[in-house]
Amino acid sequence: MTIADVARAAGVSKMTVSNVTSGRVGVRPETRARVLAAIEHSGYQVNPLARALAGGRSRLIGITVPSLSWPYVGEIVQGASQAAEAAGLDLAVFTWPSGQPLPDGLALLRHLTGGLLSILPPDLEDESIWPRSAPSPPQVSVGGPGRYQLLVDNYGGARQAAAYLADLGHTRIAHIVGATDTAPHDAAERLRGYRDELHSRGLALPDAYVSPGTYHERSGLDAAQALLRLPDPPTAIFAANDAMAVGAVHAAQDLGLRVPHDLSVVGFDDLPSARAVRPNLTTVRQPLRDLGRLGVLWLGALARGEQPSSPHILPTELVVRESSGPGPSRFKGVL
Amino acid sequence: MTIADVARAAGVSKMTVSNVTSGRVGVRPETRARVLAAIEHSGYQVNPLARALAGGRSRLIGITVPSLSWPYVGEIVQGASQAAEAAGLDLAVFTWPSGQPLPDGLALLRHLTGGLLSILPPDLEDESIWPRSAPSPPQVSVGGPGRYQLLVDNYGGARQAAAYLADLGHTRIAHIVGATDTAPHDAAERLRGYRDELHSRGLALPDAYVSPGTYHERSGLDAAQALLRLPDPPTAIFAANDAMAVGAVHAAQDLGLRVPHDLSVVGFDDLPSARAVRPNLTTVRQPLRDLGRLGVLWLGALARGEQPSSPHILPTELVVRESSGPGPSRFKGVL
DNA sequence: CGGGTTGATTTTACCGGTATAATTTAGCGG
DNA sequence: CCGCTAAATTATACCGGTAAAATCAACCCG
Repeated sequence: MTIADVARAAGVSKMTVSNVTSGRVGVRPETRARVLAAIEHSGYQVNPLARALAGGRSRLIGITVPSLSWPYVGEIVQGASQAAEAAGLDLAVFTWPSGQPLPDGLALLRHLTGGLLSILPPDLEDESIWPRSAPSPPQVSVGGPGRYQLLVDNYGGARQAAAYLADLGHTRIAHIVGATDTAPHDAAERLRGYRDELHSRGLALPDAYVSPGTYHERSGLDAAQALLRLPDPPTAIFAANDAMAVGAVHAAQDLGLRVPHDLSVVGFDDLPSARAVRPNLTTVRQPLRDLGRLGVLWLGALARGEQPSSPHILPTELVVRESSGPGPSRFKGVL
Repeated sequence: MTIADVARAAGVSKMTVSNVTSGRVGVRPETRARVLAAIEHSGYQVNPLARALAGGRSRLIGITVPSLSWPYVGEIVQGASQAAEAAGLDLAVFTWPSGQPLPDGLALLRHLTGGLLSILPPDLEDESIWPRSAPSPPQVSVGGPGRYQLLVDNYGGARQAAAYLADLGHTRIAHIVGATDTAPHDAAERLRGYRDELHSRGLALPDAYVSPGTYHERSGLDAAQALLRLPDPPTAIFAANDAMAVGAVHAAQDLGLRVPHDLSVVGFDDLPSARAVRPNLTTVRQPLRDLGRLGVLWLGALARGEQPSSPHILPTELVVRESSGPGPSRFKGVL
């Protein structure tokens, strides 16, 4: 079933059929009806491959993600998905594990000229990964390097968290750092924000209060356990993501501490699970769905020849729930 | 940069370049080297679109999923992803919300003849959704209808769970049913397994013990709350998935009950989060990654002309952790 | 009633590859 | 050194569409 078959059946030229299927104007209603009937009757469907090859464009956009079992990523994709649907675009998701070479599937995307949205890309600039002089569809990078980048205010968010805990009266605030391999930028910025905020308030910051993690729940548990066994343990822990914050809560509970009474815990992300956990997690909300949504919008703008101002940094928002409370010093003052 | 440019630069015909890039034999090493040099020098990359259009095949396979923020789905995709990589295939993920019409992106896939793996497809057979007489790439369905289906033994898994709880001495075992819209088959089968097992043991099964849910944590919480407030509350709850089981645990804790001492809870899925929750969840493990892996393997087999025996039903496995314990009747017997 | 428009439709060429058949080249025995 | 065969290479056609230019028809007006 090709366009030629339909044309023959309808008694018109291929081009007229093409004009009908592409919704172009300048086809007599009567002719259009005949073509439509022939299409209906034959069950014909345009071949998007041929269309993209000949037409030089396509309604398919690609999105690359480091992993799909990371809920964080799912949220972004969900946002992108909705925006794509609203814009009448199709979204194909490709996993591109960080550090890996470019999968061949991406070669397809590069020729499918709808555009490419990369979540935490290994490195969009690195020529050893992404061959140079390749035809480049519009590309937008989320949380990584690139010509057009969409970022979250990790630094500001971390300061918000630290400031919030300090305002509650906590003076011994520890931090569990995120993974420095998969998303080096984010982890480093959150650490910097935390450091700067404590510093600006003249709070002590022993080296032992900065504990490395991997973004996984287990690493948060281990790190918190070590922190809480310190001779001078923290009364609040700011974890670089929600999963590690949950781990920290569990570590505290294992040691017989109550959250938030004995230990305040603040996370980062505000994934849906932050609300499905006991106690509900106080956390720094990242606008993940907006990230995906904006990415698709930018792709659309780029296709129209517009140039979004890059980088664009989205603000975070502190969401106070049940895992955080007044610090011990504040209590003492009240009593 | 097209194949013609490379051919000109290397002083050979397009066809020779094609033979080199496709790894076909019958090219003199010396010629091959010259072509390779020209490719290297120009940064040429084959256009997979043109190749698929002309050659009638492709190494790209598609996978459709109802949603990407469902962790359940992420696991399957992860499995498929690994298998695809191992097989040298590229995997593109398309979201196809249940009940929705077929996204255009799938039209692309249908012409990119690598094959299609559908997770919980709305209905692969329904012609109003998936137009008939379309060129059909090999299609495998996971957990849904279709010519080649890969299923999990939901019925058996539910019986395992119910049997386990009964063996522990529980006699009042309730069930929180899964969503009947998104994955009607799974929810119904789990309910049936639960029913049959209790029945075969002559255990009472009041209507009130079967409570509807939506697979979300919140619905599990609500359902469990209602169950526990019954005049004759259950001592064990089998939830149709892990999220609702977590909700049930929370409901119990809210009412001052201890899990597993006062209430045993068993889930279904064994997602990574089942281990990151307190108490660790006893649950029926679904081989989700295997499902994805097998799906890709089947696609490969179909491409080679082999015919996997369908449907194939994968067994489940009961994973006992901390959320379940002996029933009260057993205790009484011992005392 | 002929020339100028406008609108609908078709013709021709091409997108960037591959299949197949035809052609050239190389190798070999006699 | 010739004829024959196998290997390497190339010419041609085609995959299924679209772009742009060309054609055709109908209409308007002086």
